Amino acid sequence: MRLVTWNINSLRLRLDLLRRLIQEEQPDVICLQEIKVQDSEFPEEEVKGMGYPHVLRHGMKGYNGIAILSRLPFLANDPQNWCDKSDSRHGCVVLGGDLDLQNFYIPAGGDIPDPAKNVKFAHKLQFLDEVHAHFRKARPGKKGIMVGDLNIAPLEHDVWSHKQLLDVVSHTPIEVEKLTAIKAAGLWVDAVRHFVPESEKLFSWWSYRSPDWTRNDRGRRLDHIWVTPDLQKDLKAARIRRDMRSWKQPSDHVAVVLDIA
DNA sequence: ATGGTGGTCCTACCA
Repeated sequence: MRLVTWNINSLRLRLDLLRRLIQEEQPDVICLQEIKVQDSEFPEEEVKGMGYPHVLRHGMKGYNGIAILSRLPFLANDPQNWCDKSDSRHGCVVLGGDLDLQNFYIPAGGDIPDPAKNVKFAHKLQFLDEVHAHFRKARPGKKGIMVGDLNIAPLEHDVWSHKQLLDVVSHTPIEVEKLTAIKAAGLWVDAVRHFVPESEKLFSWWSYRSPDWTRNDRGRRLDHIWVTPDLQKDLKAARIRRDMRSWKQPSDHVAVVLDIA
């Protein structure tokens, strides 16, 4: 099975880029974040025409939103609220009767890394606490894959400069600790780092606010694929489609691809 | 220390 996760930053604006990604990768399952389209406006026919008859979408107007496109049938779980908001940041389906697939768009958290001064950062930290509690309750022993734009670059070489980003939201110790605790509690395996040593720089996002993203390569690895430990033996390959950042009118995130038996 | 770009939707807000 080939699985792709991608923060597409507007599904309707980048339908052609999605089509191109599908042509090149032929994924079985595609998890999207920031689709920025409410369900009534979702391009259902276009997506099904790309070869994905099974679609889960949780959208809202203008912001956020996730979708799961699949060649394989799935059972969709009901959407749930996080932090008492229905802001379309999560979806979960069951593949093949026993494999949970979780698709998250974790809050970015604003600019100031202090929950007392910045409600967006407080929201991000609370969201992480709720994900932790959720998995603690719902997960024991279950087979699963967790993907998404987690908006955190946990490792030193998941950012272009560990030292310079310690006070920058996405790489601050408090959020990295919370994400690491979620990962440890579920014994999750980072499927991409399974294939790429931690000493190697690896990014999935580059800011739009740079005239040339290739010049200094100031990226961060915000997009992740984790699997439960029983699936580790089935991991075949994983890679980040860095080249997509050079596509015309790109998303600021690129796709992460996993092959798993 | 600052401002840089791009998305939605029409006035800011979010990334």
